[in-house]
Amino acid sequence: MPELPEVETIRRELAPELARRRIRAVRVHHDDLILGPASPAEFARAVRGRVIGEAARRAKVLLLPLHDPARAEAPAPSLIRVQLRMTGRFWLAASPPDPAEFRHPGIDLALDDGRTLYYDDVRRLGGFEVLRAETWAEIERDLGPEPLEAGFTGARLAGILAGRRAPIKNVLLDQRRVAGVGNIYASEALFRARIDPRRPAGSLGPTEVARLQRAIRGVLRAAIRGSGTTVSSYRAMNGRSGTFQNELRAYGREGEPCVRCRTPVERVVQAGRSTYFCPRCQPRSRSA
DNA sequence: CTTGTACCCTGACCGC
DNA sequence: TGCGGTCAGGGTACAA
Repeated sequence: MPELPEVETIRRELAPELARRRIRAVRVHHDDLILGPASPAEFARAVRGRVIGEAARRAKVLLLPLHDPARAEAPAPSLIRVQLRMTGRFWLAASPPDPAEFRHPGIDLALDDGRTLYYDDVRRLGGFEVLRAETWAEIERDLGPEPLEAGFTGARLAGILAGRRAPIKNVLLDQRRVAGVGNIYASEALFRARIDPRRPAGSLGPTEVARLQRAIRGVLRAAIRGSGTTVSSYRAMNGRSGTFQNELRAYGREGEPCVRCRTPVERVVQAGRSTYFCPRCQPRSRSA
């Protein structure tokens, strides 16, 4: 899926368009896009007629609060949790997108302003789920801190990493530890912090943890500024590409010279995913 | 608790 | 042109 910056990009574009819009009709093209215990019919019933509130994001999840139109000011009793996973995309318009671009219709939410929010997902790993607000609150508690919020300090990260023997890259990918970092930005943050991704998380010294905390925030902020990274399927709203792929320093650059020292970038597999790093700038031993 | 593996699904790409 | 293998911004279920 898109990682934190990509989901945040989509949220920012979607929020002003969806706020106060009523959902008039729901069409589900593939039943497996409705996640969770509700059937597609139950999903449609729970969502139809509801008014969407301010779109939010937690980790890589997009949240659409649903108000009862009769008392729209009350806290939203339920919400739609959207997981884009690897290939989820949105299109918002009065008419369907070009089928040549948007080849895999998934879920359509027709709105009361005449437009429809189209969700497309090639691999159908993502989808929508309707949840009671309390149920989401329980799930949410198991997620790690938001790296761009004030609580994500060096000390907080140090506490998360302390005593962990798993490689630092794996820990960064674990949503229970830090929420929203995925495979691209884990590699990028470790490159910026000059830390070998294979190091045991608990072996990082205080200076390294401080560098990593700043690197994570820095790379996520820069990626949001660039509307995300489009390396293959990710698109922002209505098919737009991000630009941060032009600023990647490690991810996807196997064999290319390191931007700092010209040593060829290496690729290894960790937790079943590719990790890219510079063997010279990111030494195996602890650095100051 | 932790870690690793299989799996969900389709499409793009590479070597033969 | 076809075929098989590998890989892809993710997460979950299950086994050890």
